[in-house]
Amino acid sequence: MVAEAPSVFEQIYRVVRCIPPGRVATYGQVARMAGMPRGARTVGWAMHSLPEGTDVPWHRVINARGTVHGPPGSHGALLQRLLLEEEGIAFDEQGRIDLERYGWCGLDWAERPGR
DNA sequence: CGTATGACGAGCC
DNA sequence: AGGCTCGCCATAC
Repeated sequence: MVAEAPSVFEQIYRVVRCIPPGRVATYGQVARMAGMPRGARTVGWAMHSLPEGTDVPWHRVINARGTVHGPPGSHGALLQRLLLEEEGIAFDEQGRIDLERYGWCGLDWAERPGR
């Protein structure tokens, strides 16, 4: 085919879409799977560029601290927390997620030849 | 082509 | 313990 758009955005979206429900991944983790071990910022930029009706579970993408972007009370932050709680993700008193528990287990997604 | 930005990460003070 | 700066990568202007 010809519609081959090697945009990192699409690559990132693809990875995010692979995040199973009830699981969360960090920007660095997604970036790493997308082929950019240091492109965490790029992932954030990709999420920022996401449209509203996107099929990308952006809410499952959080920072390495297990927190969401922006100050608590923001529309996006609140929505993200709501969506995650609905998937079974538990938030800490400080609004943090236990990456050790909910962190995405997608270990070999970056090296999986059949995926 | 060069500069500035951005929903990050890790290190340093 | 908390806050700030630098580094990295890609996009937008």
